[in-house]
Order: sequence, then structure tokens, then C-alpha cells
Amino acid sequence: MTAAEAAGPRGGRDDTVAAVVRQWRAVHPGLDTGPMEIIGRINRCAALLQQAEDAPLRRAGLSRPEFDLLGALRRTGHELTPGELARETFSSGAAVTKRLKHLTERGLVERRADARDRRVSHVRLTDAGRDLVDGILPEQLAYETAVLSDLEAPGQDQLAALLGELLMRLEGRLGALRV
Amino acid sequence: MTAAEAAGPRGGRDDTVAAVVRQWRAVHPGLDTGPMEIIGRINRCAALLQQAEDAPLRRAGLSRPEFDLLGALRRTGHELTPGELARETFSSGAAVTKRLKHLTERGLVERRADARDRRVSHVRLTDAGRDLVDGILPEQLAYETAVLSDLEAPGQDQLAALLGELLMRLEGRLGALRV
DNA sequence: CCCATATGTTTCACGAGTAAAACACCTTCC
DNA sequence: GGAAGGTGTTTTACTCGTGAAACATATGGG
Repeated sequence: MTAAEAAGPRGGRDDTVAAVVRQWRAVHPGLDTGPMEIIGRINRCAALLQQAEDAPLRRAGLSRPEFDLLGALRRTGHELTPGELARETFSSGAAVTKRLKHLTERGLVERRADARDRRVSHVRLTDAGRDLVDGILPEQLAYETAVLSDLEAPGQDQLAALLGELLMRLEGRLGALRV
Repeated sequence: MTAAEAAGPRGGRDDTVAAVVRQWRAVHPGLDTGPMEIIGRINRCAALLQQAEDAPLRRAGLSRPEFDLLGALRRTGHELTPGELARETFSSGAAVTKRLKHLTERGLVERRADARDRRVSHVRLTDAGRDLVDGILPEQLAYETAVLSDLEAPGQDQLAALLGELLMRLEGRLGALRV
């Protein structure tokens, strides 16, 4: 049985994670499978949403990490160094270097040397880069709105609030938590 | 107390996504940033959780996709073909081929030819593979429980339910939705 | 002033995933 | 029976991300 069949075309009662959890409970009845129901679903939702989100971006020839980089420059409204971009987009410095090279070649960002510290450079959007971000963003948000529209508005608010709380605590914790 | 209240209507600090959304609203006041608050948080939570989850698995020398593959075999309780494993773990056939090669070399899974259809093979856990999964899973779940323990129990249940609803609809929809 | 160390960025070697082609085999229909 | 087309799996060529080392520069102590 495929995942899609398990979920049912429409009006099915279970998502795929529920089915997986049921299987685990049958095999290991003693285990507390509670965390799976949250973490498994978050992972699965992220995978599905990312796949869906990619559609509008791909039309513009951008990957999501590339868009995140451009978006960081756009939303902060000022230049950022490669290191700041790495922190802002939660990726490694090496990845940022590669993306910057690519985006520079495409004329979407520009670099400027720092006057005082010659190790650092400052990256900013070109006009073309800014226009691209501003053009894509509404399209992207509209698409995301459509994707989420299956969930009632109050459910969306609750979900956003709960995820916000979880995320806030994860971010506060996970840096320190070493097991 | 409702979930939204429990989650705190701007009671405490902000998570990173809230800060990002605020930046976007300052730059583009007209846009509906609602979807970001869900999708951005899901992605960020997934990234953080995955990083955290990896710790127990890495001790066993397994990546998460490898563990998912072994887990699919363990929880279904029977042999699966490479194609079924790909569907069950939501990954491409090529990726499953590579993982199977690796896991076979490590003696965690075995392959058996099909008697009727010589294209397909059947994959099953070895005893070592089964023991590894059974040994890791409780550790993994305990770790996940610890990671989630910052969230109150009712919040966890609500979050699981909301994510389940979202996931169920995404799975029903996204296959058909082509924008 | 110069060395030691810290910091910002890039390069390198590699691993892992993907789409598409290739391959192997099955099934159907004439 | 054999060509035509379908299905299950693997191979191929490629992209992208990563950690570690390399590189370039700054800074502070002796």
C-alpha cells in the first residue's frame, strides 16, 4: 500500500504518520510514541510543503536556499556580510560562498569590500535582485495561502502559536542541550 | 484556557520566525504574512529537530534516512521490495538503492530474489539489523521526549492533532495540486 | 615591532540525493 | 512466438551541502 492510498484520496481519517505510529505500537506496545506524532508530522509536513513551495521559485530559477539568502538581504534592508548571511539563513559559510558566487554571476547581488577590515565583504541586492524578490514574494505567499487554506483560520492561528512556542523553546534550548 | 492563550499571545520573547515576519511586514506592509508563521516555523522546527535527533542515531553510525529504511522494515514486520521501501520512506528509488547497498555491506539487511518475478528483490532485516533498531528506538524516543518536554502536555496533544489535520489534507491535496 | 592567536571567508575532497537513461524482466496482444 | 510496451531496479552524470583545512587579515601581548 502506498502512502497516498493509506491517506485516502479525500476524507480519509488518518494521515500517514498515524498509520506509522500504529505499526510501531503493534510491534513495541510498551513505547511512548507521543513524540513521533509531533516530530514525524513536522518532518513530513516540511517535506511536503517544501516540495510544494518550490514550484513558484523554480519558475524564477531559484532554489529555496537562494531565495532565503536574497530574502534576508531584502527584509533587513541593508548590506550583510557572508558570515551574517550564513547565520541569518542557518546555513554553513561554505554554502553561502557558493550561493553568492552563483547569485553574483546572475547579477542579483553585488559585493563591496570593507574599508577597514579587508577580510570581510558586504553583500547587497542589485536592482534586478530586489525586483526579483519583490516579484516572487507575493506569488509565493499567495501560493502558500492556497496550500494552507484547507485548514480553518482558527486552526491556523492556533497552529502558528503552538509552533511559535515550540520553536522559541527549541531555539533557546537546543544550543545548550548536548546528549 | 484555550490553546492560543496557552501559547501566549505575545507574552514572552519571540522566536526567530516572528522576527523575520516583522521585518517583512515593515518592508511590504500590504502582504499577508500569515502563511510564513506556519510554514516558516515548520521548516525551522524540522531543521532544529533533525539536528537534535541526529545525535542518538549518529552514535549508532546511522543517518536518519537509513534509520527510516530500517524502521520501515521493522514496523511493517515483513519483507519489502526496494520500490515499496522508496514509497514507505518517501524517497527516490535511486536513493534506496544506495542505502540498501550500504546497509547490506554493514550486515543490517539481506536481500532475497523473488521466485516469480526476477526483476524484484525482497529486503529484510538481519538479526543484527533488528537488534540495532530495537536498541536505538527507545533511546531515540526518550531523546525526543526530552526535546519536546518544554511544551506542556496539552499543548503537545493539540499540536499533534493540528499537524495531523494539516498533514492529512496536504497529503490528500498536494498530489493533485499543480500550480 | 613581531609573534601568537583569533576571526572572516574561501577552497577542497567527499558524501548523498536527484532525474533521466539504461537495464532486466514481465505481460499482452496479434 | 515475438514484438511492443509496461514495470522494478540500478547506473550515470550531475548538483549541492558539509567539515576541515587553507588562506588572508586583524588584534593584543611581550
